[in-house]
Amino acid sequence: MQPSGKQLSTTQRAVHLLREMIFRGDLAAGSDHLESELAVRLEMSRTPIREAALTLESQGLLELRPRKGVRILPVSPDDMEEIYDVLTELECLAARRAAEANYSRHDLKALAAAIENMEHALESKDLENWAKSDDLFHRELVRLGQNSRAFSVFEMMNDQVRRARSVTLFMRPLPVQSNEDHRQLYEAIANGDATRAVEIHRDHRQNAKHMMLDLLSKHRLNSV
Amino acid sequence: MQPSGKQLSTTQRAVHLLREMIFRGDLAAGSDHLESELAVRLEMSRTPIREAALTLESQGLLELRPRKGVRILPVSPDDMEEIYDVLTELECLAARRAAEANYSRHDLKALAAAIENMEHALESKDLENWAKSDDLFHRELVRLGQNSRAFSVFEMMNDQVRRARSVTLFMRPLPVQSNEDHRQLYEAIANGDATRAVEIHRDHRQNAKHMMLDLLSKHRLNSV
DNA sequence: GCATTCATTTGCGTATGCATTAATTAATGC
DNA sequence: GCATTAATTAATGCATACGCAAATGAATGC
Repeated sequence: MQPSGKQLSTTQRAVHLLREMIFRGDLAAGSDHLESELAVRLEMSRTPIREAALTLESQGLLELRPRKGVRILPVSPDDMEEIYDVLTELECLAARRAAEANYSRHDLKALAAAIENMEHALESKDLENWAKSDDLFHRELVRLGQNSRAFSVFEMMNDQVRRARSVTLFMRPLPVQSNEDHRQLYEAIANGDATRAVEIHRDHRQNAKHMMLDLLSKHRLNSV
Repeated sequence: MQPSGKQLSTTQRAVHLLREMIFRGDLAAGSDHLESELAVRLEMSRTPIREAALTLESQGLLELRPRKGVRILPVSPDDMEEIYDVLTELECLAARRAAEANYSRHDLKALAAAIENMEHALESKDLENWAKSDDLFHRELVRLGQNSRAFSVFEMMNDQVRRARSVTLFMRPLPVQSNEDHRQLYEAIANGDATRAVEIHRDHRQNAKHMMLDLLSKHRLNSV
């Protein structure tokens, strides 16, 4: 993700590895794992495992429970609603600030590129790639908002819904409206229309939330 | 803060102690401290210090820099602006949700009590107590928003401005408008008027931000 | 006198060890 | 046969140990 010519510490590797194991469902939501067991699995001592677990705990991905090991936190529909609500606010803040920032089209080219990719992916019905570009679009939007704290909270929350989104990706209708929304948001930002940018994006996000909650409820997924 | 009949672990104590030392300026903003030095000071081994530092790092209060020790993060005016912007969004979300929640006056009594305390404190020009009640009001507001994630991010950000607020408390004019705003917000919430609640509170928060930034700039405080 | 290289120190990252205490199982009494 | 309590196990929380790499200072060459 980052260029990183630097070589990571064992603890940092543990953080990365654990994250991946969580996202790919290798460590299932709701499952418990002893520190020592994870240490064996990742071929390192308990110390970096513990430090990594502490970090991931403060990011809301897992929980350290004395004598029970680390518990991978399941995300319930209620959790999902909380997360989407926070994401909505932070992204709307970013949209407003981005619109106010008088960015040139050149500054916005990463945003535009993400939109293009989404459109291509949609044409070829390549949902995986669509999702990846969608993610990139949102991340780029928040980056343009120029608020590093909002950005890092955004990333935390985004991580927590990643699993849910990948599970529901193939249950939902083709995201044509989504692409349309993004294009409109892009225009609003490019035109410096902050009010409209927020308006569009808030709707967009709330729709995404309801879509997700409907899917979860329809498919009886009460935790992912 | 919490009732806590439970007895804390050494690591938890370290977190508490370090927080307090930071807030009371005992560990100055921008200063560096070796892990071993802090271990001696708090009369524990490096391990709990390290774990606590990791936790506080992920909460944005300090930074672990290899060979340089832990650095207490100074908060610049730009940081302050970021933080206030995030707080504004999260509190406004809470205000909206609280207004939509159809709370009874009884449910809102903690909020009302905080307002009363602020008014009494203001009459007797007891700024310390006013600040404490103000803090309580905001915390209670966010709690009423019923979003645990928003709440915990709120607390993190709130921690980071605490020092700045205590420094500027005696530089600012008497917060009469502030009290008025709070009362209006209370009424909007009690009446279930979400739109108005957000409107009032957004203004309130943006005013607070500008007040703070003006004070910092006027007094040449470019980090606290 | 300045720079460059080598030696020394020192703080951190990680591993390991140990005591505490929760959980589990065995044992005893009724 | 059930419940209550004692004994055992085992995982954590914390302390300690150690090697490495960065920073500091000494020494040598120019």
